[in-house]
Amino acid sequence: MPRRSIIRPQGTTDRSAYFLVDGWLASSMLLADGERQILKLHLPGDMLGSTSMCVEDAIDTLMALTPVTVRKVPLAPLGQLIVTNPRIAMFLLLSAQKERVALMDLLASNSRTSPIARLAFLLLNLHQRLSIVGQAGSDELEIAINQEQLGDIVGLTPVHVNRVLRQMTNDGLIERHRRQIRIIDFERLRELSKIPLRDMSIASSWQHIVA
Amino acid sequence: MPRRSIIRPQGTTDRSAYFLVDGWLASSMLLADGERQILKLHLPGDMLGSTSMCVEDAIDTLMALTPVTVRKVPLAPLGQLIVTNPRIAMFLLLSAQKERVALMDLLASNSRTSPIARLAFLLLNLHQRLSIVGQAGSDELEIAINQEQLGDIVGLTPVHVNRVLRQMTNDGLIERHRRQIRIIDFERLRELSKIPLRDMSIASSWQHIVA
DNA sequence: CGTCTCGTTGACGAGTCTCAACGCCGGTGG
DNA sequence: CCACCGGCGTTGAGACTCGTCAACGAGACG
Repeated sequence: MPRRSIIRPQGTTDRSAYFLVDGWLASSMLLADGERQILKLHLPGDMLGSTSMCVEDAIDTLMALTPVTVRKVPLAPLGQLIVTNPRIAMFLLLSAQKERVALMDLLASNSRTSPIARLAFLLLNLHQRLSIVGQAGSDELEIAINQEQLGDIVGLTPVHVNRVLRQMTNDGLIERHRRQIRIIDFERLRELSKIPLRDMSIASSWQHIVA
Repeated sequence: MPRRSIIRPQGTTDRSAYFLVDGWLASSMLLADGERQILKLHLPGDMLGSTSMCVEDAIDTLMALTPVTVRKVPLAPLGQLIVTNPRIAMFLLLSAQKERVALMDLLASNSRTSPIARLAFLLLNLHQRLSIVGQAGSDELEIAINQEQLGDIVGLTPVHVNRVLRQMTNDGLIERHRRQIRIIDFERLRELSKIPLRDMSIASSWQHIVA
């Protein structure tokens, strides 16, 4: 599906889950006053939209940020799988818990830290996740979204995102060339970010179940 | 356990879950610079701490806001239950998804709305949840926490929480008497809050499985 | 070459934080 | 029974951050 296409708008009764094969995709929420909050940036390999299985209408809007390929996982068969296959049930439960942790980190970052700390956290976090799927160099990453969308993640206006990014380049933390970002000073970025990077691989206690 | 006692600090290897029988309890995160974010206010009947099952060390701190009674659910037996009992697996998965939705709402509220909108959302949300457990009147609720802790939820300083609450009383939205709050104008509060209240009962599609 | 998206910059003002002080109230110890 | 004390709510003054508004430039694309 092309860039900017809506895979599923919020409020519909389609509560299927989706598997993101390739491309970037945002899960976002449109507020009553027209503000938008991006809840999660999804990268290839992510499972999407499963939150809405607990309510009657879909909670979040799924929008393609780049051209994407997704695979739909309808609700009913998913339910069957969970009930009949304990491994899959455990895997889904662990995935949901990981997403909760990611949301908790973003909530804390956006609610209690300065703009520069929020962007530092976002950059480090994205670099870590992109590395895992082999889409980032050791110190480089390509951000597939514009500064307005960055603002929709960290809770800032696009103008201010721009100012903070500029400050980060001026301070020698990063280099930018269009949407290509090179991280110069990991050390100082980690100090700026008030949230630790976490190891989200499957905890060893559960290896024997889902393996 | 008495007020202010730490049921479980973040960073420890105790990743048990807990069941809150009575009292109020906060799940919070301490940031690198000493700031605190309350991730969730837990009321009687809530399941706590299960997020940390997906990592090696506990992510959040569980602290009693009032005297509480909790029941510990050790990790290993919980894992056994999930694998052997599909109903429980599905129930836990749905619970985790509900918590994700709650986090998404709070994230959007804190990141993209004004202080008064955040507090309006918090009050309506708390009133809804307290009503469910029979601890709120039709238009009254008792907040068991102080204004500093309110600030730790909505991402404001205690001073500013106070000013906004004062404004809400002056505007005839609420009445306050110590920590007792009477909601005068639900209609306007709902307009102020940019996040809808959600029906979090078990979606009908799953009734036949977990019932 | 024209248009559109997006990044960039400046000026200005509202909103929020910080710092500080004070008062109320309930609990505690003399 | 009373004086003190600590926690908490309240208020004011001032600084500074961040949002708003506006304009311009660079690059992509048809």
